[in-house]
Amino acid sequence: MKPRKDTLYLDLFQIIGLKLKKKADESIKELGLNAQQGKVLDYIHKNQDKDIIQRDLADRFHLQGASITSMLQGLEKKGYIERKIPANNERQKNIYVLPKAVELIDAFNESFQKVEDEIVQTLTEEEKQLLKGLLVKINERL
Amino acid sequence: MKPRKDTLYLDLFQIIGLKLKKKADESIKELGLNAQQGKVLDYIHKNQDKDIIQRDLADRFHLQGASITSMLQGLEKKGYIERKIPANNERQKNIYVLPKAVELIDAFNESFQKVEDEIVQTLTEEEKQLLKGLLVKINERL
DNA sequence: TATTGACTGTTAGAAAACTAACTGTTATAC
DNA sequence: GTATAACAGTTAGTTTTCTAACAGTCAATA
Repeated sequence: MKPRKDTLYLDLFQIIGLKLKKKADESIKELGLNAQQGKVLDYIHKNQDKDIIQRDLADRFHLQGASITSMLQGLEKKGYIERKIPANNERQKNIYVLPKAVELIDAFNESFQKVEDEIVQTLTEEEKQLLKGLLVKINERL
Repeated sequence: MKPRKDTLYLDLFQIIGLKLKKKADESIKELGLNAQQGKVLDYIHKNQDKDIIQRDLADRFHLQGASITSMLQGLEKKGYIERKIPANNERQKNIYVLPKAVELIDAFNESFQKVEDEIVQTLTEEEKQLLKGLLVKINERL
């Protein structure tokens, strides 16, 4: 019997990630956006005072610049954000959430929190801390 | 200070999943397919004797039926698989890998194994076992 | 200071997933 | 035994991501 080449961790991470994405999308679907858009709006809102530019979003969410452009164009068209070229650097665009988005952010977060709870619902406090440590360590090295 | 609503586990799973997907895609790109296609070919190959149908693939990989149709049409056109309607049920299609795919499967698996190793490279044997247990438990409940 | 290179964002076109509506087959229920 | 429901797969059209090529701006240097 030759050494079995399996990819248990890779498969588990892929499947769990996919299930979570679907749950998160489902949970805020009625608000007319998907989970990624919700996360981005929340992030912009939380960092409103830090002059966020598109590059920052691409880094934080591990998306290509072009994907951010397209997503923000959509959010701008729907009236959730505005983009302004700052005076000191005409290459960049600062992003600001508009009131229409602020209204929704609490609802987003509540929905995301429910999904978060589902992940760890069956774990003890000790297991949660262990998992957190392991995930952070893995994420740092990838 | 109001209770902080964060989604640490959700965010970590999303980001790790995304990073792994990119690494896996990158690692088999030169073979002309993406990681999902590689995983599917491997799965069909491993279950060659079990009369796999498209429905099984949709369940295993958490994809919609339509997505499987489209992926398999592509793999069939490229000569990696063939699909045959079984005598006992004309609704279904059994999937078989062709020699052209079998040649590649070992190379796929080696690449995936490298990504797998990256995930757990910094963990002790004890931590690996712990992580495995936690991931399996979480996956079962989602 | 003029050129070159790096940075930020956009466009165009492709890939991979989705949903909804559909065809045809098999199973169930009256 | 026929009508209905459930199932397997396909098609059409949309969304979200990607890559590659590009425009404009800023920084470095020679």
